[in-house]
Amino acid sequence: MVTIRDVAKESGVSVATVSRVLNQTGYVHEDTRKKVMAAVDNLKYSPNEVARSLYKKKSKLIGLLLPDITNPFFPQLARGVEDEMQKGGYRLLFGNSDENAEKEMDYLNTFIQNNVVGIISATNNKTKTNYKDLSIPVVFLDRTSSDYPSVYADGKEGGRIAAEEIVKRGSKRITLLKGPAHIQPAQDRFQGALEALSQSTVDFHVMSTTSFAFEDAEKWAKELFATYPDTDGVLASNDIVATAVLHEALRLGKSIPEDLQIIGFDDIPQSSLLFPSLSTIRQPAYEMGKEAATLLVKLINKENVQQQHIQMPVTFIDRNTTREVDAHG
Amino acid sequence: MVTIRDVAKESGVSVATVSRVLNQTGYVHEDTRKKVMAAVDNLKYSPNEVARSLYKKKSKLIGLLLPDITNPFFPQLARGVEDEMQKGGYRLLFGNSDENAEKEMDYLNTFIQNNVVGIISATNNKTKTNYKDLSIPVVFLDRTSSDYPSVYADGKEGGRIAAEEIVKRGSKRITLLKGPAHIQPAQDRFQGALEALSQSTVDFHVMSTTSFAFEDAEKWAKELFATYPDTDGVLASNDIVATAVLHEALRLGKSIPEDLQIIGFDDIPQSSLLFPSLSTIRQPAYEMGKEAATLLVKLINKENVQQQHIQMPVTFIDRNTTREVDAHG
DNA sequence: TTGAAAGCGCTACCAA
DNA sequence: TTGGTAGCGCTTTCAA
Repeated sequence: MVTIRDVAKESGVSVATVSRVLNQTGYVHEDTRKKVMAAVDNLKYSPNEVARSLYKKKSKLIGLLLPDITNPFFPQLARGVEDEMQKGGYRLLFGNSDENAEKEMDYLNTFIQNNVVGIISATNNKTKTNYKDLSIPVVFLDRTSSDYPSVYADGKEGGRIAAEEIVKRGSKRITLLKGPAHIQPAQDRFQGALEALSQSTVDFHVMSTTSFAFEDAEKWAKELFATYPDTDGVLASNDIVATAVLHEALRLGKSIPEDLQIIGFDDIPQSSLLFPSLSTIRQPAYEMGKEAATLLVKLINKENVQQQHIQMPVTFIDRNTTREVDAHG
Repeated sequence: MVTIRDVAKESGVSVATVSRVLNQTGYVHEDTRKKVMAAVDNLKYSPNEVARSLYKKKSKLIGLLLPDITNPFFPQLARGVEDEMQKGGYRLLFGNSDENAEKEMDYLNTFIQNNVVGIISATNNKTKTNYKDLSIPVVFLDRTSSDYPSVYADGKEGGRIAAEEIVKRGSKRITLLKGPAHIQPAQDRFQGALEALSQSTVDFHVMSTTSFAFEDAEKWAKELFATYPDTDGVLASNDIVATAVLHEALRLGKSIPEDLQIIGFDDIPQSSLLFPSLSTIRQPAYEMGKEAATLLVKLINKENVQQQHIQMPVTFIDRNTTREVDAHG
């Protein structure tokens, strides 16, 4: 390992001087600057971030906490965060919490122990207490919060749009799937859809689901059609559930979208590759990740941020699990 | 921030003693141990990993380098790595390289600068030179290497199985999709399938593709059916490409699997949710991640590892894009 | 414009 | 069984 002392020796100056040229701080003569840089190149020196971090009490590390990267919505978020953070030279300390409070606390702890300068969290634990006495900025992602800066999509509006679109397109007996109670964005969608549906003249019923996992999704789907065989429109709590519903409907021989319309939520990448391709409410996941990163960096730099709560727009993606708008609608 | 000095003061002993109880090293009287632990609880002290890392020249950090977490195969790998690493108290410094040599080097550098004790890399860059003069263990994942420890699935065997299965099930004019040239696992699959097909009596043609991206996949699919409209069996280079092929085939009104059989590769989670669900060659991604992590931890601990190259088994998942085995086969 | 030296929080050696 | 202290690699006063 080559240290700053080696560079100092090689270039015949003190470590203090080397440090000055590396950090571009304080005066240093152009000639000695060149000597030092030459030595740096020579020895292929690169500074030990750990030592830096120890002295300055701040690193170039960001903690990123996700519920589960295995859920297809999150890789996009993560990528947005990473790509933006990369620009500022920040690196990611990464963990999945599985929405488990203990794991969450564990990760938070090690983030702190490793001197991260900021945290982005996309978990949905009720107990925000973990974040209470953190001395570094935290941005919540895919989650609203009045107490903390946050970046999230307009779930309520998304739910409303989904409901309106499916009604406009002629579904009369709609099933509204209510996502897990502890996932706040899922509840927002639900509320939005519920309001819109209530104001419409169609029949609808609500079915609760308790997870977003692949394995469970197919189970809900079967249950749905067993319980409500004549439903002609499903508002799913996300694209995974929508996919499972679509799959099951096709298995039962239903024509999509003629017999049954389906609208998902999220617009995960594979939704467009389904057949028929899935109509859905798009959340701009990648951009949300970027926004969260941008916001966090500003907070880290103690810049004045006017907008601590960034709501991202949501759009209806009209693919092939929905019909044309009903002219008589 | 509460430091070891605070704990020492609070418990009326020296920092050396506190360190000893924290690390369970050297003698310490039970009574003083209790006093110290009480102080630790009291002050909610947790050791500064950065200081530790600086002194010991080793951290509890692992570098994980992936091509692109947005590709649905990788979240599984990442999760396997994380879950296994968690057990040993290791945390992940995480980055996506996009198979870009510069990004890869960048990440490798910062991994080193942050004192990671080991690296898991799933990138497919030819230039392994980056890894040459690393003084810490590296495990390659989803990639073979004679020079370095590695964990990978038996791609060649997978390709062979896929070819044999599609032939056994009666396809006569098979299209073999050849994945990107620089992705070695893709080439292994291709070679395996090519061999098996060559030894069979069916017609087949090869079509090259140059990426695994969602956006490109649909393009290949269209091109495939434009060029070979009468193909009755497709061996795709992975499940994403297979999904696009399936999508396009259905769009063209083909019956699956009657008119056309399709076999993918990877068995990404959403493959079972397609309709018809996708027959594919399964790589045990999660387990591969775990294996890689286990191997790396052994290497870090300088345990004697007999097996530095771990080849994972691959299995045919018989779903609904393939027919029954042809009795006249 | 430069260098000496203190000190970031911790571990481990040596002495008591 | 305990404590003093050097030192990990770096940055930043302070003095020269």
